[in-house]
Amino acid sequence: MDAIMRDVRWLGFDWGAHLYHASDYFDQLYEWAIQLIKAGRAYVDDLTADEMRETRGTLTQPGSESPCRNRSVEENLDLFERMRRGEFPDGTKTLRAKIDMAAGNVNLRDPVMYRIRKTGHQRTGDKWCLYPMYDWAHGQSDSIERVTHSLCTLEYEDHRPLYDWYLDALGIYHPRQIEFARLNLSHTVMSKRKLLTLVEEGAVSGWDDPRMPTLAGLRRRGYTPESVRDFCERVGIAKADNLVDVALLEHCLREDLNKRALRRMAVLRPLKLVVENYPEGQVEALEAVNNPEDPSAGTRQVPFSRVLYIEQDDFREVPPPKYFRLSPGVEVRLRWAYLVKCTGVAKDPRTGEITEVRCTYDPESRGADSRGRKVKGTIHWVSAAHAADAEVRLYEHLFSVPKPDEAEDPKSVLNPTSLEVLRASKLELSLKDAAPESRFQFERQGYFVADSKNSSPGRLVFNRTVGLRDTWAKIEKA
RNA sequence: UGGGGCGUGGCCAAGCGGUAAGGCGCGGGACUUUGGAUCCCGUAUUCGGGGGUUCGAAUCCUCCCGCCCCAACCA
Repeated sequence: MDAIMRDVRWLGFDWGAHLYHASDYFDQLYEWAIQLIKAGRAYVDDLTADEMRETRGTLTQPGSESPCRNRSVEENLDLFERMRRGEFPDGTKTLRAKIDMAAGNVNLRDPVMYRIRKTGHQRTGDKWCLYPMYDWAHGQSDSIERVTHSLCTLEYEDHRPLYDWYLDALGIYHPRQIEFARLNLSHTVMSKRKLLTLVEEGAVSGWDDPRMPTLAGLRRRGYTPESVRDFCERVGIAKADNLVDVALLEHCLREDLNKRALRRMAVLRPLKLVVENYPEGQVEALEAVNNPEDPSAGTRQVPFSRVLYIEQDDFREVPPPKYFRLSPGVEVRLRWAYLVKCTGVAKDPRTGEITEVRCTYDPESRGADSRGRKVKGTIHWVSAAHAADAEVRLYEHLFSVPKPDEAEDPKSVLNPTSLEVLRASKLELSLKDAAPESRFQFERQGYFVADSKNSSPGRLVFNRTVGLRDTWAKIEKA
């Protein structure tokens, strides 16, 4: 209950003084039950659960009436009172509405209103050993609360006739129940049962794992409540079964974060870059814009020096067609800094692995493109001597297919790369004291959030909320 | 003839008798010190299918097809 309230608040809603519990109405419900008994519209039944199932009939055959169905009002009143006093064991008696055992709608075949449960209740303690069924509590609670429209999902359409029947039989204020389709998201599962399985089998770390479609999961992943609300508004609400593409959720997220997230430079998979003609030991502070979408976000200083880290993906010894990043002989812009031209690489003599890239810079090219020289690419970097170390968790969709619900075995379509952990990332120094849950855009890569549970200024852990749109990835694939 | 509901482009979704909104996605272009953002342009002769009514139908009638939900002393 606390978790629900916390999540609802996070989403941006507040019920004010209107926090209601059906248990607040137990006394009223009990009195109404007596009213129905007196009206000959409810009776105490001795049938066991099994017997009740057997006499309910099937979807195509009517059920049969219980032998207890025609007890006198006096006997029913007496029995019901004794049920309340705890004279009978669990499961031995129920109170049923007398409706129609031959109804096409199974919910109307004398539904159970009360069953005996000698257990305590989180709010009413041990006051009751009789508890109302959902259908018997729902409409009446709405009525007490003077709800005008009671919204719920499609499964309850079959329950509406019962909802209406109780209200009419009691002759009380009659709210209107309206059903809508639930929202289904692609590349994940939404049912509580299936999510529980993921948690229990260890496919995820818990209900708040950043890959879970729960509010707690979305929050930990770095989603903003505003983007979730915007998403819901755009999806709309209707009665047709649906499967909304998770790409729409991600679009809403990017749109929101693009306006608000401060930009930072972070090298996820570091590759050393040595600027050969930059003076050894020299350090200069370069000005960088915090958010080009929001001038009021201001600027910051980032340290530049001779040895830097760049992204492994931003260098290719043999560049493929349309590759705009660094490669031997090619010049690129170091974001917020200088134009730099690759002069060669150093390799591990044994493995042949590239250990560092070398280049020269043009001292006149600082900041703006002063010489009018056009360069194809701009890459991000971090000064090696001024970097903050961090663990970065790269998340993707939990399932690799749009409809895991349709898979024979959901486990077989789990995305094996839904989480990749990078333990040696290098971040711009200004990220050193990032507070848990603070969000940033790591330029050219995506939006990231400092993990709420595992990150601290001393040991940074960032979760990738969502990547930036990646046109290059599409070109490279083609 | 158990009962209830739904079918509009790849995914959502307006429209409810006057001649198919919008968003996402996708394709193309402009611009760009994020291959980001932004900005243009394109993307259903047709509304599950057949008949019918009408000057005119996605919208009305009718038959058919398909999909979803219901037989807890769960919610």
